[in-house]
Amino acid sequence: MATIRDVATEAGLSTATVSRVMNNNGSVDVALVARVNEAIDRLGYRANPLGRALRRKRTPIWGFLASDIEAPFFASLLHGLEGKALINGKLLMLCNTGEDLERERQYIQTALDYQFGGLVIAAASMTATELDVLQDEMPVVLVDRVSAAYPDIDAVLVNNHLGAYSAVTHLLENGYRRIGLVAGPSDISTAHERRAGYCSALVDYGIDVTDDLVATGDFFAPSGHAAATALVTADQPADALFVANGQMAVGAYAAVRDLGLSIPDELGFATFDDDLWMTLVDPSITVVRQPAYEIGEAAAHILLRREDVKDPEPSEVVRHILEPELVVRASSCRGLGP
Amino acid sequence: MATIRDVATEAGLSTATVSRVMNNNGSVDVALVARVNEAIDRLGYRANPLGRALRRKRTPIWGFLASDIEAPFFASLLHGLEGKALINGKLLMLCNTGEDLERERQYIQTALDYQFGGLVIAAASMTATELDVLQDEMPVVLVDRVSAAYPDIDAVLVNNHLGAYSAVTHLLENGYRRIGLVAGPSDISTAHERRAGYCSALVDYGIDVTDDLVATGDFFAPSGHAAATALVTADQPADALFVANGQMAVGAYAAVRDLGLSIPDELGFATFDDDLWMTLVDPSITVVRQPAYEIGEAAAHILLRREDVKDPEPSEVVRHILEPELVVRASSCRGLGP
DNA sequence: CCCTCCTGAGTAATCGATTACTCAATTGAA
DNA sequence: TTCAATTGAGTAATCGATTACTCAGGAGGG
Repeated sequence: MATIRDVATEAGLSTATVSRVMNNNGSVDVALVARVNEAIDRLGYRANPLGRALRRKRTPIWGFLASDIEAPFFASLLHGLEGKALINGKLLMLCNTGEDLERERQYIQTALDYQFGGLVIAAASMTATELDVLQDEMPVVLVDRVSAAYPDIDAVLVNNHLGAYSAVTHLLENGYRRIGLVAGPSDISTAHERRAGYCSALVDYGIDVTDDLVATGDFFAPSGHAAATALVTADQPADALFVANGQMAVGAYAAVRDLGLSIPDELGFATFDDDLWMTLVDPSITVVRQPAYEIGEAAAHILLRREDVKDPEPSEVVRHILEPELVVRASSCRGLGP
Repeated sequence: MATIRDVATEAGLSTATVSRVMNNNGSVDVALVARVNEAIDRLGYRANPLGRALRRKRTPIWGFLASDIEAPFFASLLHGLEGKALINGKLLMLCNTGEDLERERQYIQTALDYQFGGLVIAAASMTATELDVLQDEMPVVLVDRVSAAYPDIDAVLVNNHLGAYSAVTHLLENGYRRIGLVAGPSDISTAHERRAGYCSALVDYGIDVTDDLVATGDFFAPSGHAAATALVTADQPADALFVANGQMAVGAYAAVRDLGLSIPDELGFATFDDDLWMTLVDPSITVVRQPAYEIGEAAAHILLRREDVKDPEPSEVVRHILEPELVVRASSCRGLGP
């Protein structure tokens, strides 16, 4: 591998000049720029990113910390992020935490060790102080989840309240009255907001919110199965289900099918998160679609901005909130089913 | 951030000694080992991986090059790989190529620039010489796909021939006779082998293979839709479909549903790759399940082994072949449907 | 014409670790 | 007791880039 020294020798110049040319830094005579570039081409030289990073105290790598990369939502978000990262010469380091706090801490330490150029976090179970320390070292963007504990960190979010509100309102308008909620862990902001949206919709429709129509899961499929089963087999069963995320919807849907209930006639069904299978099953499933890809892109955008401004005093905190979209399908429309 | 120099000062020793202690290298007096470790603890010192990598000419990062990280197969493979990587102190760099050759080359260049510790490739569209160059620099493992063009690179594969053979035989045993194949791109080894397995099964059953029962797609969903439509609307339509991968199965299944054909009575259906939705639809879908997670683990295992042996003469090439599993569900069993 | 300022380029320090080389002290053999 | 071998630790070179500092030479003002 050719080094910058080889290039300097080849061009008959010093390494300083070569470096200046490569980084478009300082002022170099046009003729010399050409000479350097020719030498670079001749040798097929590529700068060693490790040497560069050591000196600059910054790696052009972004970390993406997610709780479950196999979930379509995160996979899609990742996709959006990767596209923008690549265009801007960044690499993406995948950090799958599986909701494991220890692993999360480990990855954050890694981000610090390697002096990452930025970090996108979708698994914010850490404390405010930890995040503050982190943010002193590199740009950080929270996506999907956030907490009131750290209001001074950029975030890209979805209007979860509205999403849940519109889905539940839609169910109400289609005649369902005892709408059960398969909720997520209350300490995760998204779950909390979706629950709030569910409650608002009921209240606005003049219906009392009762605890026995809410069952809490953990955002993974098995818990969705258990929660749905509980809600539809209760003494006073739900006549519709709203599920707080796509993974739990898999379990919930299987539960309903196992119990032999027919959707949408006997039970209305809607969920957060769109996924391919939801159009393949019969009836197809009404969903609140999140713009996951766009969230990834927006996060990338923020990182790039933060990188540019070396502003010592932090500019205004960015809170980018995207709108979810209610996609009405057959599972929530009585009379449209088979 | 504390550096190794700070630790040396704190312990009243030289950086060389500190380094030796950290790497368990050379021989250091027990008392001094303790002193160094205490100093490290006191300062909360963590070695800078960039400095280390620069000197060692090796980064503890593995790259994972896949064509489509959103496909459940790769997501699961990634998961298995990540687990083993993390345990062994490696980081995983995600390289999503989307079957784009330019992007693939770009990522390989990156792996070389950063002097990755290993590379797992599931998108081998490159030439033999490119791979050979790459392999001189770091351990490389091919997963899922391989080509006769480079027989001297380690690989973890699935017995695609057997998988297809058993699925098609199963369809034959259930009375289907005109089995259509939704095939993948013939230049991808997996697609080729699955097609061969399909043919073998027919031949062994005494049935002629005819080209009009084979439609070729590109391993993505839309092409599955088109291919399936063609096969079941032909003059002499297929009475069963075997789909060569899970993504195309999504499209194929939707096509069949759109055409109003009933599975399994009017049409048998089976596919490579298992996925959640395949148990959620009615009837559930018969699949050839690949041990994706285990492939990831096996690939990690090979990288670790190659890293240990600094053997100049390459030890035997590893060809790890895992067995797929036929999971029989309702879509392929006439008379078991609703 | 001389002095100052500016431009363009080189020299060498630096980032943080590893390790070849060196050397003093200790061990063991003769 | 003496000399060679071994052990344990330090000094300094090195990995490959960036950049503070330095300096020569030319432009422009007085």
